[in-house]
Amino acid sequence: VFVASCLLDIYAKNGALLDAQKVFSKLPHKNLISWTALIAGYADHGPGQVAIKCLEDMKSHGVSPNSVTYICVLKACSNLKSLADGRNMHSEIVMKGFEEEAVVSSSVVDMFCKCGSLQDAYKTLKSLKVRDIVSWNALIAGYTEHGPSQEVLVHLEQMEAEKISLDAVTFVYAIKACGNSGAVEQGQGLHLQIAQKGLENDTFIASTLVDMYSKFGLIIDAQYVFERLSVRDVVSWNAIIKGYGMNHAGKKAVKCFEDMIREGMKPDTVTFTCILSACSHGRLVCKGKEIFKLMSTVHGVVPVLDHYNCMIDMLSRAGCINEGLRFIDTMPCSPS
RNA sequence: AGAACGUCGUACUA
Repeated sequence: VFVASCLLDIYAKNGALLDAQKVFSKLPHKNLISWTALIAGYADHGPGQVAIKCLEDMKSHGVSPNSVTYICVLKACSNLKSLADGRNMHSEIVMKGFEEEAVVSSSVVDMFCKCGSLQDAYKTLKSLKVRDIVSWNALIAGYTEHGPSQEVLVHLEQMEAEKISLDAVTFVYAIKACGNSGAVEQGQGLHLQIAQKGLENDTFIASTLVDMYSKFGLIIDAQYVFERLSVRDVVSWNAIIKGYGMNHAGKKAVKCFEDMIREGMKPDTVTFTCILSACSHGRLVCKGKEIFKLMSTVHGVVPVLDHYNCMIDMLSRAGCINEGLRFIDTMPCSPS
């Protein structure tokens, strides 16, 4: 039975839902753990409706869901963006008293944000007896993605008023919101706080700062953050390459790309959209064509629609209409 | 007893 449970979990985690379902149906005694593992599989890999259906089946088989089960079903509601299902789950959770648990309440807040209802998310958060940092971060994430960016800064103040110290996740969202809304002064203020807390070297924060400064047009500051970063991953490189491209520094973008390769960093599909777009905006047609060729041959990255669009854009900007048309003929997918 | 669980960064996500 343990072996079957583990197997079920492995299948569910990998999205092999048919296999998971098969193992599950052969279990002689389906308990809380096996039901939840199955639901987790459907929540992560879809279809989410099945996860919700499983919860009903589970209850009708006389097995009571616990907080973990509800967290998984909430994730399914998020993926479905189904506010109606989410609200139903929330009422059930409140009725059963699971909302007292921070892991559950933060998941509820996150679910409401992902279903597009910042109001429900905020109302839930405010009604909680204990608001932990994760619940706040989930709300701020929601406002960063869907809401007015000024609200993000208002919520930061509320957090500080509640004496919750901002963590790396909070800062990532806050500076992202500043970048999206052009809030230069607030962004600089947050950067100062980040430096004071010694979080400047956090890879996630640094990449977001690079992106924020690039969006402000302050490429010098973006470069400063990038250069001081001791451990750079592919996202930090992509962010600075994109930054140069956005700020009319195509040649620097190319140089940066070449540095990246020289340092042994493996470029990914995003790297190539950034660098090809930089070549396009900087009229670096030869370089762009060269990089496009190396992309699949040397770096093993399969070009997708975005890359082709960059190339067509680049060729047509340079006036090479015929070459652009010929290029379209070589595309495996249809152009947009 | 053990096995299931929450908020993050760079494209696209219209």
